[in-house]
Amino acid sequence: MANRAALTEEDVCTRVRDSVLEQRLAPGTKLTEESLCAVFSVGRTTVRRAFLLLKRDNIIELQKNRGAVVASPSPEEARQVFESRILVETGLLKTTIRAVTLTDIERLRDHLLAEKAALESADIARWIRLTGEFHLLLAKLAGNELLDAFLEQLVFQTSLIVALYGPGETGPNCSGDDHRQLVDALAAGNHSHANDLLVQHLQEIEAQLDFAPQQPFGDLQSIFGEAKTA
Amino acid sequence: MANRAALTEEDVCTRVRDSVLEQRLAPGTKLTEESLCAVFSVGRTTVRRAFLLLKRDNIIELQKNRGAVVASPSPEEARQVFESRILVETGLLKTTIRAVTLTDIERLRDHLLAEKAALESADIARWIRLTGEFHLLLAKLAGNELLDAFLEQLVFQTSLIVALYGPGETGPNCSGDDHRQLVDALAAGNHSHANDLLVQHLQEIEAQLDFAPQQPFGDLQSIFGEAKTA
DNA sequence: TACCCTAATATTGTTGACAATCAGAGAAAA
DNA sequence: TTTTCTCTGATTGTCAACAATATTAGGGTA
Repeated sequence: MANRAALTEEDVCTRVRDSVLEQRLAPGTKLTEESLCAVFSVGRTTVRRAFLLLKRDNIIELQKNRGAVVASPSPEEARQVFESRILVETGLLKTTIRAVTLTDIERLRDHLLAEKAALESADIARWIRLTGEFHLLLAKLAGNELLDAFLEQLVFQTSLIVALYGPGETGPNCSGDDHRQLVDALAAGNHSHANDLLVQHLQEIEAQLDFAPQQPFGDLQSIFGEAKTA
Repeated sequence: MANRAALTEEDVCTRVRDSVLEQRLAPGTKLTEESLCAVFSVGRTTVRRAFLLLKRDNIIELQKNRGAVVASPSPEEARQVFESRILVETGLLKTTIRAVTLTDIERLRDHLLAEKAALESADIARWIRLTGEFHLLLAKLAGNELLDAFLEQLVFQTSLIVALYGPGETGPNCSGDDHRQLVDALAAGNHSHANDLLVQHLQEIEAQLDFAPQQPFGDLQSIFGEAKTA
């Protein structure tokens, strides 16, 4: 109700990104300018600018004169995302393990509690987002904003990839106990163990992907359209 | 003359980025919409969109109602850029050394010749750009477009950093023989040596920076304005 | 002379209308 | 019945005028 102040393009970006992170926006979904204008009560200029930024982050695809759709990363792109994540996150971990403080550990543990609470209260959307944000929180401890921003991009793309190729309804973006173990290793100052856990954790997620049967969401309509002939 | 086709915002971005890479656009330079419209013969809409993208890449800074200036990275940002570059470039090297082909080596050697030629013909701007592009060419061999794009950003920022804090007129972005040695190590398949050379090369550039005496370029006018009192 | 306040100018930000392009419906022909 | 063509509606792209804001120049006062 107090939303008098007009939203900026950054705000629109954040809202769209959050929806992607919570997997409430499926890959292939068409985003018309008009609909977003209505949803966020902003002008077309703002939406248009947001589109440009979202495209830069590989969250949407813009086709000339045909508008915006939520991106559908290819298997090759998925491979690159995980390769990049392993490189960046392990690189940041090396710094973090040297500089981490007790306060940081506490914050991470608080986050773990929030994850658990969301899962137990069956707030799946929130849980999915929190598991993604765990990695960002961890990364922030290394104090490199450039790598943080890059990793943020990668986490959003991971969400799209899992939505496309991930396991079914149970769809755990990050399986239960991995994060806790990682924090424990970090608290113990055991770098090589923490590193192994992190790599293993990411590789596990990647290994669970199934590229074979899925179709890009965007083609669903056309698939159904021809399905009635069979 | 055949430039009838209107330039897109990507084109404008590229042109501005190239100018930064060649250090023909100093940090702190004011970029008015109107002037860029005139230079590139495009509408304000296009320039404005280009600004948004350039801001995302940390190449310019946008201040509300005050327009765009070429970014002046702080010493802390410089530190983060080099930290990121070492992480990303060594990570990519690990992949490259496994997959590199003779054709790739040849392309790298061709590039080295081009660098040398530019230096000998005293085409400094071209030489500066080529030394930057060497790192991008090397990165492309690893076949990860996401990391490529990120590194591209970092290379542009490096150019700004060297312009601000780098050594004087001689200002070599990448000193003479380092690139050739790196290619030799790569051709020999000697990973640890290539890795050492790469890290050493980047650290050398960083070590040559001098943060103390420089002032942000943008303040030059005000500095001169008060200089006459002395 | 130095400082501050006010007015004029220039630059950026926003909105709306108009032009260009695309998707889908419907009709005509094979 | 199926295919193709055209036309209509809807969506995106572009531009120009207008509003808001910042910078600069000038005049007045201490």
